[in-house]
Amino acid sequence: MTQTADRAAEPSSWSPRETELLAVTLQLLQEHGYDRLTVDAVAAKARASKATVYRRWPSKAELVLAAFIEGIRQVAVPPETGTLRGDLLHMGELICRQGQQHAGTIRAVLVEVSRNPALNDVIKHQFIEQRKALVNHIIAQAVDRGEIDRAAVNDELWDLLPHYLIFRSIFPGRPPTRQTVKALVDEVVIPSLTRCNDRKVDG
Amino acid sequence: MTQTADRAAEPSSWSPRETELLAVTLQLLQEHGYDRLTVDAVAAKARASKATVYRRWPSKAELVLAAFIEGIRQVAVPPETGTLRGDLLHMGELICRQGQQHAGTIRAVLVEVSRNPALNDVIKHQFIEQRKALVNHIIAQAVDRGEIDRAAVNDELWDLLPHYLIFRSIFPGRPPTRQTVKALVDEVVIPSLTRCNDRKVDG
Amino acid sequence: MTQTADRAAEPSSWSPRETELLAVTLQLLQEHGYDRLTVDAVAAKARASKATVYRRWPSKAELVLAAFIEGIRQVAVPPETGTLRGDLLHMGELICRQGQQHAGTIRAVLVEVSRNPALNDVIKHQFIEQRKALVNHIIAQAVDRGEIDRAAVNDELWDLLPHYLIFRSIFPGRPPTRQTVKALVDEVVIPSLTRCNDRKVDG
Amino acid sequence: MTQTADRAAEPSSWSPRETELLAVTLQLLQEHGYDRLTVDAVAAKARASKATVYRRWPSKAELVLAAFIEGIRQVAVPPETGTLRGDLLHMGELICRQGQQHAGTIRAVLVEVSRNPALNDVIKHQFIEQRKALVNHIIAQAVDRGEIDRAAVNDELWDLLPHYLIFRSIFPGRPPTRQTVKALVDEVVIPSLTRCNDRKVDG
DNA sequence: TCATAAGCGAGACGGTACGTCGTGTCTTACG
DNA sequence: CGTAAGACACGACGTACCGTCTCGCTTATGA
Repeated sequence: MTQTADRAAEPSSWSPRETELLAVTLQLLQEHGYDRLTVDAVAAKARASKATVYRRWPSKAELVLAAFIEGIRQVAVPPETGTLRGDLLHMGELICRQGQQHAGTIRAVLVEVSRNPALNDVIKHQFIEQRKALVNHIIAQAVDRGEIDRAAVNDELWDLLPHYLIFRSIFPGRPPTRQTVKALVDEVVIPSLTRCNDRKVDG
Repeated sequence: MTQTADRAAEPSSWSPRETELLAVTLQLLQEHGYDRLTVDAVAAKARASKATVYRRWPSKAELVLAAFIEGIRQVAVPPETGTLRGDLLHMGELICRQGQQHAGTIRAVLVEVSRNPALNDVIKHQFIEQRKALVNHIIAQAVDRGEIDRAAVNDELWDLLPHYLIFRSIFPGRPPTRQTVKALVDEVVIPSLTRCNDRKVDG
Repeated sequence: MTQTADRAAEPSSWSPRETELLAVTLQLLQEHGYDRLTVDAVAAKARASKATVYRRWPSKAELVLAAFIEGIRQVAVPPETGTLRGDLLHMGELICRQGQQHAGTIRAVLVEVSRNPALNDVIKHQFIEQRKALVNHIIAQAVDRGEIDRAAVNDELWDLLPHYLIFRSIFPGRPPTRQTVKALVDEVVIPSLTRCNDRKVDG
Repeated sequence: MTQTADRAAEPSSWSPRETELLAVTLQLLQEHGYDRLTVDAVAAKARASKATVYRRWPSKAELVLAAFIEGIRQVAVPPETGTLRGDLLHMGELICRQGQQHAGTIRAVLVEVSRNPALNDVIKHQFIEQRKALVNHIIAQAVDRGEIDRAAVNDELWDLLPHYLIFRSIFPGRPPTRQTVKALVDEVVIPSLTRCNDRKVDG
């Protein structure tokens, strides 16, 4: 099962040609950044026509978004290290690596999302839901193992680990390191999940 | 009381005309987002000439950044509620409100940062350092009051509360609420700062 | 009676399907002009495929030219009014009527000719030679009747009547009328053919 | 007076920059023909921006039209040879030379006019009225000299000489020569203007 | 009081990318 | 096999915006 899970779950809805275009887009995106990337360059490098690009993605922004989502599809790999701490560290470090790589793209996608609300759903589904499933999987296994109590899990904050790290990745100046992940896991997330004094929220 | 945190509204170095231009910029930025904002539109709305804009800010990016910084200058007022929990909640809720308002702007600035590395320093100073001083102020007071142990404070993660909330604000779909802040403070931040089992980072 | 002038409607070498395509082309040509006419539109309106069009005519230009020629094929019917003046008036008025109708098409074909020199021959044969035969027929009959002297006929200017009228038709602002034709015949062409003072060209 | 008349009457309403753009357009037009001409090429050759071109002429077609009109503005030179025949020959030969040069352009303009009726007025004024003034000038001088009788002049056909020659120029296969002009002047126009048998048009 | 300069509104300009559209070629699938 | 449907490469079109520039007009000071 680990083997099959190592590959992205869904087989991506793109045709080979489209996948190629997205790959070229992603590469140029990482090389030059969002607005130094030109659709002409994508088309030229893929020996495609601009019309071919625009037939599928109605704007540069949506092309980039699709390329980005395609580029991070392999996130959804359950770590399966055997311990809660191991799984969390694994996930955190993966996010750090990806964050380094995709920071510019995420920034570009973010600004685009605020303009094209129709992309919210795509982001939500492709980005958030997928990660949530992953987190839930990790938590559920830890509960099964008896490492934590299900009651300690707060559904509101499930994304604290990944999204704080992503924020650090996309915000300039303080990219997250392995130390960051360890501190986050050991001093924040695990204490929160196994806390002794359970001060309850009362409103 | 620290040096920086108390100057809530230092009198901005801009002339009245410049302030007006920044205000117009900020408004258009929030209405249309970064790349739908045009310098021509700013100049027109302010009945100014593009030359007047470019005389002060050498590019659209720096104009927008200046407008953004001007727009969030009054953030740094310390809460002073008398308890650690109160201060944290206050700060968190303030960030939520501001986040709602400035989400688009932050996104715009963020995308710009990835292509104008010179802005990193500005962001760092104006955005991060200011907030760090605020957090330090809150923590120091809590330590002074004996609420927490100085040793429990991890310098790596001081920004967990504000920046996680900001991420939630700028990412589509799950804006933070008062409940989010309460859960974060009561179930994560305070447990972390007062944790009983201090599993230390080892490598 | 000459060889070419009497075959008013030789049975076109096109298949029914091709004829339909040409008819659609001609209609769209008159409606929208040459470059607003698209091959896609022709194919769509005829419920044909673009490949079907291009299989027969290797370019839009040749398609349009074929359509035009098909559209004016029935021009060459000799008047036979019994007098030179009657024949000329008849021909002139026919040209006026046709000119009104085909002005746009002629313009379209004209612009194409300048870039596809291979069409020169087609134009020459289909358009000029046919009309020349007609004029020659009229002149020959007038000579036979003794109305004019063969010596007064200048082979250089045989097309003065039709082509001046056509120019007036395709040039905006002054379409030729029956008055135009009468003036042309009575005050120019016939005086020229029956002139008393024969100032000869001297070099 | 001859000296000043040798230059185009009106000083052209274009700015130097615009004149340069039109000159470049005209040159490329004659080199490559209408649709091999690209606006990008015009802009590049003139070291101008496409925006600069499109600011003044809303389409390629209108640019070409303006260039063409600018290119034939020097037509309006009264010949002043001293005799009617000399003036007519001079005008005819000038038209032949210009026709050779501008045939492609005239064709392009023609097809455009049929599509953009707003250009009719421009054509009418710049092209027809100007030439009509010239013809009238020649005729008036001939009347003054007593060469012809004013009554023999038909206002309907004043453009016979120039426009028949232009038609020959733009129609493929039979470009007008000096012989054409001589025949036209000596055997048609002058006989018509000095005809002895004045068969009147009666309807 | 006038002139000489500095600042500004207005907007043309070169450059560059965008997104659209049309031509002519090609492939796929249907009849 | 011919054809309808339509994807595709190529390339021009016309638009939009950035950042630079020039032109006049105002205003503020110095002779």
